[in-house]
Amino acid sequence: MKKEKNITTESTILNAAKNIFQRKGMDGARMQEIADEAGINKALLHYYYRSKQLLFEAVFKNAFLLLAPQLNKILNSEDSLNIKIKDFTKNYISFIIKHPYLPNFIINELNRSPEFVQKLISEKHFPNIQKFKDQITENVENGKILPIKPEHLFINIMALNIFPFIASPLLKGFLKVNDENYKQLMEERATEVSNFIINAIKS
Amino acid sequence: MKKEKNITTESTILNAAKNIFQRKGMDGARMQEIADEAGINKALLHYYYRSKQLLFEAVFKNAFLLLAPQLNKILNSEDSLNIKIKDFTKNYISFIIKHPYLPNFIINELNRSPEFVQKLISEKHFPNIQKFKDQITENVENGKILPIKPEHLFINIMALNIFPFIASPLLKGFLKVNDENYKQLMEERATEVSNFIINAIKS
DNA sequence: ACATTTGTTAACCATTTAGTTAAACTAATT
DNA sequence: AATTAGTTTAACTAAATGGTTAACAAATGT
Repeated sequence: MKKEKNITTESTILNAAKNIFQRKGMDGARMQEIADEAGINKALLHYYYRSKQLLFEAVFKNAFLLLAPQLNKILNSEDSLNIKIKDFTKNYISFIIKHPYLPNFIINELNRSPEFVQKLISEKHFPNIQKFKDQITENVENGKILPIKPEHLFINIMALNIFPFIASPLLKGFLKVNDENYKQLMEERATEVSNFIINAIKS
Repeated sequence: MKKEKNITTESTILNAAKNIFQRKGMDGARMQEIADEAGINKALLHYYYRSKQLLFEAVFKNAFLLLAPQLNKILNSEDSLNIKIKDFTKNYISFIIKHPYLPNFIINELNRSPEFVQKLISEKHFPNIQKFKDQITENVENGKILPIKPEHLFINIMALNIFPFIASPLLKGFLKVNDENYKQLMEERATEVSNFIINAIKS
């Protein structure tokens, strides 16, 4: 048995599927296109992953599990709130620049089938934000930051970091900037966003 | 000719198409499903709109032109920056609560075909943010707000307002809240977000 | 009244698509 | 060399899908 070749083909397929699914979504992707991208026969996709749905789920979980530890690591660290916000912003933006299709893919497919979130929550790597929430509450009680519900601050951090990547075609249109200039704006945001947030909650 | 009936059928179709396209996207939508939703024969869709692509574009432009004036009205008003931020946040969030699928639909389809933005820009109702940018520059120069590039402030305002609606399934999962509680959070944000922004730029 | 234009439908068509099958191939095992 | 388990392919199938056609119905102009 060629165990090694087995793994290579399987991961070649997964990688090709990732490229196609993340660019075109579940509905827009074609099994034939994924096979072409992987340089193999369409029947092999089914041999390894049975159906489009299962292949899609493999890609989706893979993508999500790439993103989740990024969140977890920072949210559950022992650092101060300010450091966390700075670290998160810096790491997240440089992470997404490497995986530009990822946030839109995840958000979009979760909108298509919101019940899928339930499956994800039960995975052991699903981000837990309890510690982060406690930390915010504590900072508010000590008067270190202005009163704000932890939920809102969390949403704001996510929004400021993720949205510009999801909405890039729209924002490029509004701002009348080209790809090059937009990319530069995104790089500026690695520090810009954390300053903005820290200012907003500074008491 | 039954001009009235004509218009009714045409708009019935457009409305049905809106419902289906905004929930399922271009690729996920089926012409038969749209016909069923409109309560008419599938051939009628083609009679009025020729092809799926043209029907989709009609829906898309319609959706966009519903949203654009909201932006324009506020961005080009004579109010102070603070008032603008407050107005925009309040109006926008209540607008989106009425049209929950709209932002995700627009952003998603623009990601699917980013070149479509060019077509939109040439439409006369496309939002122009020049005046808003000038206003920010002026406020920075007068020392009324902290130094910030107009582009970043604009992106931040959009992000904080729009993102929570686009990413709601994901955020509900992270925050472990149900639909009811999430809706309440969104209502709080009508004031929460503008306070946050104003604090962030206050000098 | 009746001819013409406009609106609507059922049946149909060509193509695309996910999935299947059976046979060929490969490489390790006996 | 024969067997066997696993891998890969070409050809096929059934269902779905966007779009068309031809016939029928309703409104309108003359």
